[in-house]
Amino acid sequence: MNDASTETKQPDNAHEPESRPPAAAETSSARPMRADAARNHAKILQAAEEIFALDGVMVPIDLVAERAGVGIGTLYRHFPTKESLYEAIVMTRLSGLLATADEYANDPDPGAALCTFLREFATQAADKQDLFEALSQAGIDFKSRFSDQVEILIERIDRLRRRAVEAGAVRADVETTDILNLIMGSCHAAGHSGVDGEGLQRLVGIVIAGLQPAHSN
Amino acid sequence: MNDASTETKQPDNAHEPESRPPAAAETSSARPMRADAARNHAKILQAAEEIFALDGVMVPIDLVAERAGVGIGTLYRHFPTKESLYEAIVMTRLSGLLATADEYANDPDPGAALCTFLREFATQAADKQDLFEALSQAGIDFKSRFSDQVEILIERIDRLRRRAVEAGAVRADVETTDILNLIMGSCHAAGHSGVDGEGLQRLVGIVIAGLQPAHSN
DNA sequence: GGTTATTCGGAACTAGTGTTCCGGATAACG
DNA sequence: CGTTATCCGGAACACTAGTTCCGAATAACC
Repeated sequence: MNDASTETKQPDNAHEPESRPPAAAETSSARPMRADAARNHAKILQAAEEIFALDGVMVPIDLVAERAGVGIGTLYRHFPTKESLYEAIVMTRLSGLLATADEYANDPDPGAALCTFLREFATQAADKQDLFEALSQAGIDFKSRFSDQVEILIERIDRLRRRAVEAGAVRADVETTDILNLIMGSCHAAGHSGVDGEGLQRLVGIVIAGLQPAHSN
Repeated sequence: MNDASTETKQPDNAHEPESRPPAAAETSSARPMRADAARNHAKILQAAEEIFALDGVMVPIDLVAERAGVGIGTLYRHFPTKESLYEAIVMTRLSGLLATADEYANDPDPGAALCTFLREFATQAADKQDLFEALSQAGIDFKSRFSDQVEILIERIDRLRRRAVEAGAVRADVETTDILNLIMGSCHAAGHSGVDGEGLQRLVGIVIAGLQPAHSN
């Protein structure tokens, strides 16, 4: 892996051939975008999020522009490639996941904390599953491009896991990536077989049960 | 379009827009295909199976033809659409899965039988996961098209599960589809995060642990 | 060996989608 | 209000992948 210990928050990326969207929507330090540009940036982002969650990620990018009420040219001005649009949304969602993880970081009951977190993680991940799929199957190579965010997230989850292990609530011989794979896999399977939220929670419940240490002592 | 005007060959199967491959590869009773046709049919099937397992299912169909050593026209003669090629392979693999299920149907130890079956199921499913995905995400609507085969398979697995439940080796409050979803989800996750066979078995192990009845809780 | 129906092969066609380009519109600024 | 840099919009382009078509090749049959 790569050591991202120094840079945690604002990834300055100006070394890639494909460039980032010009600036953040409104929070710009140097030269803000024009008012309509900022507005459209936000509209595109929201439309994409909605339409991806609704119709999947294979939708032609034209529909995103249409739903946002802008032209295709405008969309490409803000996100020079479809992939970059994915990236932006994934970043948003990863942040949401990270916030959830932090929420339970210091819970007095580590076992319940991990359990509750995983359930909420599944709920959130179920909606955006299609995004991850689209990325990885488009050859975007998820882990290398979002390695910073993902590693941070994994580290937070690992902390939840370790605390739960220390509390004796979780087996010590499972890795964090195992847990992630199981949860993500459940989300995927649920999404592809028409399972509702309740069914998904049942799956997660089984996984959680499998994480508990054997009671034989 | 696909009418029999230019081709008055097989008037028997004309009830579906998508038609079955003209006849089985070699097992024909009335009028077999020409020798080279049968040979190519088999070659295409094998090439597709290999290339799908190797490069995923998004590979252009031309590569399948190339690998099989036949022209594109030949491929389309045997499988009038890409979807029909998928179908043929999925059918093959479903049969394999079914055979595996039957293998453990009457095992003296129902708990171990289910456990072993699930592990083997995962091993087999991991390779063909991409096929199922391609089908469902291409809108092929897996369960309706292969409903017969799938239902039989589910029923066999359900039998394994029920025997295991009766033997007290598995919780009674999980459904067969839950188990399937968990196993398939594990395969998916494993395939997408570079997990090897050993890692997959670890995931399956956790799932199996989650299926066991709670000891005290 | 000659005839014929069947199959082969790949060039050409079609459709859909990501991306570029540039004239026209408009916000920002004096 | 006029000027200008910036942005908008969608038509046009390019590329990919699935499918069709028909002359060439060849297995099957006499």
